[in-house]
Amino acid sequence: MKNNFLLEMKSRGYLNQCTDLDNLAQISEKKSISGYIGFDCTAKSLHVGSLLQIMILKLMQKHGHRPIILLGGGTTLIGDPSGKDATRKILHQKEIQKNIKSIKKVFFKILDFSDKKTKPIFVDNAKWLTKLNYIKFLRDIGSHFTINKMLSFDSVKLRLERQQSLSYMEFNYMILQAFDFYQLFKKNKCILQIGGSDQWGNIVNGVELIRRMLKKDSFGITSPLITLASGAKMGKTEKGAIWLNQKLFSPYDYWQFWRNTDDRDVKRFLNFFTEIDTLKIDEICNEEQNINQLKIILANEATKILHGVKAAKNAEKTAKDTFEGKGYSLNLPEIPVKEKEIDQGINLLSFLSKNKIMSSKSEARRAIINNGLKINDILIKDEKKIIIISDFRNKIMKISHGKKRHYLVKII
RNA sequence: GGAGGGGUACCAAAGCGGUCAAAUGGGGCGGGCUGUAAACCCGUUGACUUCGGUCUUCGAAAGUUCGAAUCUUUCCCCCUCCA
Repeated sequence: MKNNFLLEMKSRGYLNQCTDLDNLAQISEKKSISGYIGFDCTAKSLHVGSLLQIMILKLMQKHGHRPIILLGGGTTLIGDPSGKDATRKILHQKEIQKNIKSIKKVFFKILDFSDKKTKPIFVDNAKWLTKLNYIKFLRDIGSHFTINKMLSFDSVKLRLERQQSLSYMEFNYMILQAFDFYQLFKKNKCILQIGGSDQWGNIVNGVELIRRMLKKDSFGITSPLITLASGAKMGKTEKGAIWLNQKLFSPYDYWQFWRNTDDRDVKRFLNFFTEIDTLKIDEICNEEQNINQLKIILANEATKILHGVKAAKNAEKTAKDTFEGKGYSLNLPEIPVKEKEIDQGINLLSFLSKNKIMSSKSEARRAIINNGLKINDILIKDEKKIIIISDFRNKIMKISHGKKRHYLVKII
């Protein structure tokens, strides 16, 4: 196989399985192809768990192919049972549409929209799925699926084996996803679907549906499921999630996330989440003995892709100032206060909870009891502390929660 | 539709009349060690508090009781087996 796109997929570790690698290599070598990935729209933002998929889209562009981003307004209404223990909450269409709008922003940042040939296309399967006629769909599409086979797919099998309920609604998910691929194949000449390894079954169904309905070849690729060295899944849930949208997760926090990568994951992540040439990665990993230096490179490069060079540089500087120097970095999150308020004295506990530094006064109290709160690098022991004007130097006061979270309170 | 089992905090899971804001584990947060890593150790993990307590919480509602996560009734949801 000599195909730049697929070779790089492989060397970066993006490639897990492919339905027909040789044929796909031949076709994608000769011409520009379109490939799609579907994203779940249950939240306002995607998180790092989806980042690998986005990197694959980016890689497609690099090699002259066109990514199609399916934001599944239709399928999100149903909920993919793959890899899920329980039915997820059902969202309303309005909410999903709002999520889609928010999620799109990330793609505009990461992917390249300037080249006509590889400009990404957004599609929303709500457009066709919500209009389906049930009987017609059953006859045209449903007849191509056997229950026998559907029951054998992991997404279904695991749920049944674990004796967890699987609704008929969710059971239909794979058919809908197959239909999506079929639609995109017909309307957008999309011959490739990419997904996480848990999507294999769904993807194969699509490929088969296309073959049966149109007698045409299409392809599927899965990427490996990334687990951290610690064994945890990447991305996590709710509170610990590393969101890609800036509003939910700041560039500095994002940079920090990469900076704090487990030693054992660094090299893999350089390949996964940066655009540094793979050979170059081998080289720098061999040369650089200080793993922390590699983590900084990782943080810089990964942040650059999402938030841009400037934000990455700023984050690096902020980190340097806060962790290595004693000085106050100007890039820390700022909290404005009025001079008048300080003259009256501000209760520290209320201040902390009001400004979301802590989620409640109790939590703030606990942090103080546990020696976790500092003002201007001096440990606070008194939970009843009142903030006064002498706590400020040049109208600035630094509040630190633990070693890693710092805020600048500024008099305005 | 019938029979049985169950719904407890972020998650898993104990408790089955008072000593329960609820064991234990995971996760989170903080501290120690260190390298802003891992592993390990310690603390903490409902809210408010004048630090005495007060208020809300064990699927929902009503009730029994001096007192309920624990008992009763109704309702909702989930699971297993049978039809």
